[in-house]
Amino acid sequence: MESMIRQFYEIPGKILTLKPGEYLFHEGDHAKNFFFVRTGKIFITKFAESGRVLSLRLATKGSIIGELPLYEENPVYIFNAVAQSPSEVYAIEFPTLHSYLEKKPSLAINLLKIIGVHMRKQHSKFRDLILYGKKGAIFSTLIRFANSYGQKVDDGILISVPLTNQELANYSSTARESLNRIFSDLRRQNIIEMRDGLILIRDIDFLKREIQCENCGREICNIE
Amino acid sequence: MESMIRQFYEIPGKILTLKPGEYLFHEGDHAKNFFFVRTGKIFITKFAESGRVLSLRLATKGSIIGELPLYEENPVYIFNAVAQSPSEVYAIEFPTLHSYLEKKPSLAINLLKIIGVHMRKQHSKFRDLILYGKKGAIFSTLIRFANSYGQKVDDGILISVPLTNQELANYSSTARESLNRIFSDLRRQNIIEMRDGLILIRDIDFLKREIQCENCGREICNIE
DNA sequence: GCCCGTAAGTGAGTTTGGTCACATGAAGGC
DNA sequence: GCCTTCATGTGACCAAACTCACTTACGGGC
Repeated sequence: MESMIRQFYEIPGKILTLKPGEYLFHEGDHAKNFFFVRTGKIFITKFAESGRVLSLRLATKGSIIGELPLYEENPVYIFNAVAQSPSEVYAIEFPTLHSYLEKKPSLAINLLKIIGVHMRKQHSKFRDLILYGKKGAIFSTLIRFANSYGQKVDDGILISVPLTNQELANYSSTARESLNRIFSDLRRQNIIEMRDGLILIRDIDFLKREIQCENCGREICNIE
Repeated sequence: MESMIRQFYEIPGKILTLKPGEYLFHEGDHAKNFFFVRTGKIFITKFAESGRVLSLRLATKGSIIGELPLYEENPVYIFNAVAQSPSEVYAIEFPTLHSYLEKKPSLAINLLKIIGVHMRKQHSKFRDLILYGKKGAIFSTLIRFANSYGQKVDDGILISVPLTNQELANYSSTARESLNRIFSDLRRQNIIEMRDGLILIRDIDFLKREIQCENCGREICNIE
């Protein structure tokens, strides 16, 4: 994956820096650029009319962002991208990328590979959210965060990103209160525990069992 | 779109014919081929442990199938593909496709375009199913079928594919009975009507209004 | 230390949607 | 025609999840 991405940094582009809370783009904006995250973390979200927020990804080093409108006739972003922490992204303009893709077949093939992985991730998330109810959605979100941002400690896996219950609920398309109640249960059963404002997963296998985890691997089952 | 696909028929492959109900592949099968539908219609589905079925697409002429495992190290299909009507597909083996993609940059770019459209479709379906409840899921399914297989008649749009309530429920991740009740309502309100076993949509704008349709266009908002 | 704002926790009531059970209806085979 | 089969339609009940309202806990700023 690393080597595939390195190739893209040879394409001329700009480095943008973002402060926490700053938007890279909003849904509906005219889309000009394709981005690679260099450092930091970026939330990808979508708003519903009702005011609800659906969170889709937490992109980090090596993630691509804004690839969807690449070959659209009237390119528009369909998500929001907002920095969670101080971040740097590499922005390549679509026309520039187009011309490089035409010149270098290996670049186009790498992009195909990256987008393919990306699609499989979306499908697995889709499956978890649609097929196994709210518990499926919440447990799957926890497992994905553990795969992406989990640090092994002696009594479990510590998710190194500070997340509010509301944010986690947005990833699971659940009400905050529902998530909160499920968390209370998990704490009572000693499956999870809060430590310094972070989530410590003490028994990830319990979560996996409950949602018939297909064990699709860290490359797919993540939140990036 | 048409011209993009024509290029792929120059790649050596095999034509396969399928009878209604015959499987092109099952989820979990080792994946060898990438397919284009030449004629007929093919259901793309996924099974949940509980016995529930989630239907994702009804592919038709010009649709690609089985593109997800293209560059996987251990390629496996993650869906089922089963013929709804007598069908012909063009099968290209992954290694063959790989070598042609490497040789012809324009081919890789066309594939990128096709897959990009494909991803946007998935996202819009995701949105409809997650964000607007069961009514959102069902109305969106109707609109998509109308866009893909609808024929304008003087008093509405006739969906030319015979579909049982159970099949429609599978597309909407709903219980058959729930779909049935919502259909009864729609019939009472004169929004839809059954005609010769097919669905006639008399007021598609009602459906669009109810789910805050983004009017993303026929190219995206379809079921193919 | 004390506010104040934000997040977390929780109970009560309501809505939504799923399950079960069964009746009705339509189509094909013999 | 009549039987069988499969789809549709509908009521009753139950479970899941959302909403509303409120309390409690935590952390930073002054």
